[in-house]
Amino acid sequence: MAARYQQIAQELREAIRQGEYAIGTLLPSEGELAAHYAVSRGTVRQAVAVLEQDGSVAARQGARRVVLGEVPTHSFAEMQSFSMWATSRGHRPGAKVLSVEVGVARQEEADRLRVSVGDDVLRLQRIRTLDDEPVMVERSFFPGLVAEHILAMDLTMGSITEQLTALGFVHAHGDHLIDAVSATTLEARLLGVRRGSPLLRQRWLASSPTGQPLAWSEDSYRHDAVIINVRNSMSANTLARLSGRDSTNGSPARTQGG
Amino acid sequence: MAARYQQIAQELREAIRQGEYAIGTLLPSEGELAAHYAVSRGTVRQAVAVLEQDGSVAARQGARRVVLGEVPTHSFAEMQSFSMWATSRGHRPGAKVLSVEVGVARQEEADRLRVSVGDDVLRLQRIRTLDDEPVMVERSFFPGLVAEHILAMDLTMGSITEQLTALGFVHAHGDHLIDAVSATTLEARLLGVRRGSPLLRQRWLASSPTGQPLAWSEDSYRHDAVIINVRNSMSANTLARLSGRDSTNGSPARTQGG
DNA sequence: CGACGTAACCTGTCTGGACAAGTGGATTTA
DNA sequence: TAAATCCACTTGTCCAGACAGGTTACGTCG
Repeated sequence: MAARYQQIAQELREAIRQGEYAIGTLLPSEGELAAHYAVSRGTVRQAVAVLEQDGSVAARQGARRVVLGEVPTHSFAEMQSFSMWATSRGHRPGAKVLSVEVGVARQEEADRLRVSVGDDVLRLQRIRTLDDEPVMVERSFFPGLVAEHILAMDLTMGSITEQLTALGFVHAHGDHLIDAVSATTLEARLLGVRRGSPLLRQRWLASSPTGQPLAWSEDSYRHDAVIINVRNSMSANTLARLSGRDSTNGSPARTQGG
Repeated sequence: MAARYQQIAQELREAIRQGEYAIGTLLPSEGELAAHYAVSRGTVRQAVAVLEQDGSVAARQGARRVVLGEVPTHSFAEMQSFSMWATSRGHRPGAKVLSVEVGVARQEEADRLRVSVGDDVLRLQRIRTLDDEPVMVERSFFPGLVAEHILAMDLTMGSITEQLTALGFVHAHGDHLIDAVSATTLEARLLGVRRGSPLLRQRWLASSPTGQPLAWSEDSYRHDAVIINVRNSMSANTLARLSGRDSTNGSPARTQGG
């Protein structure tokens, strides 16, 4: 069973979604909510902190919280997994494998996956489809730790992320680099767009709860296929703008070396 | 003076940055930190919660926190303001005004800025430069609330965001839509790239602490100028992938209407 | 040597209380 | 009328304690 504060957060979310607390209006005070749910003020604060982090309500010292609006509930898992996202949106995800190979880690791969140069690395290239239409070219890299498990999977369907989770390799953290690139001749052909057409590229590193890198992927989307949404605030900002010139190789923000 | 937990969070950040707590190693327990800083365990938890939210440390119940790495300290203000970002990165920001006009809000503008159709809206188009080199085309829209203040500013330098903040219009929340688009003939000429060249487009809505929209902007960057970085985790996810087809007009995620 | 179970340790959750600090409305004052 | 003051209310911060639940290391048993 979820914690009490999570239940309360969920109930408040529902209330906002159903217009019980209209946008722009004030939430009840912590004291009132505490009395209503029969919990202490601390528990109420934990609950509303969740909504604040989501960007669903705004808080100012001294004043009651303001309802900002309903926010798309997009779980972490849905963001990390193309398949889960597509399914939850009512689309039918698919994949076509272009190549799979196990090789020794080159410097760049070793840096990103935090393994040693020469260690085993699994490289996978796929086309991802939405309702049988190609929308993304995926180049993924996995450390030896999970390589054998992935080789045993059916890579044409289902989510690698989901299957890894079932095996105990939980994706807990993500670090994303987002930019725009031109479609190469190959990418253009695979996606059915013109060469040089803009692609939204999302390069991301997924890590386990202990920070162990589990996957590095370079996903290039047809520009008309996806839009990425990020919310931030003064009290919760995980969004940064990196200079393309300073780091043309686009090394992840997180420090990797020892 | 900042709160005690913020001081402690800052000290821990520094310690991680200086390698005192190496990446992959364990942070001291809450009890040890509480004793070291002579505060209660609750205060320590507030401090480390800041680092967890930043993605700098990972937490699991029962186990000590793991140091994930140093994270780029990019304040919310730096993300919202091109000028502040450029300056903090050691570049010289600039702007060239293409057009300024006050008009009546059209449906789309009214929706985004949450004003009524027909209300005053300020429209501003600028080229933004980095060390005198054009990197971004900016189309901004402001509600009447702040229009007169902006008209009184020197728009060729300095940050509108910063000047609005000085006037009491604090940017507290941001909602960003990120995608890739082709440079139009005009954009290509302004940015010195070929027509059809990929641009990284960031459309964002800035709101006050009470949720009042203060600005809507469509920023199109040369694809080699910037990379956007986002971190998320199971416990803190503000990142979502929207389908380009379902919402071709790219309406913001946050519910806007009443 | 490996599997299992236990115990110490650690984080997650919740309580109740206290005071600081900011907000907003009502009242008073110039 | 307009500005300053006051006051009730609300959120922010911090404390001390308690228990639940998960992890880790160690020692025992097969």
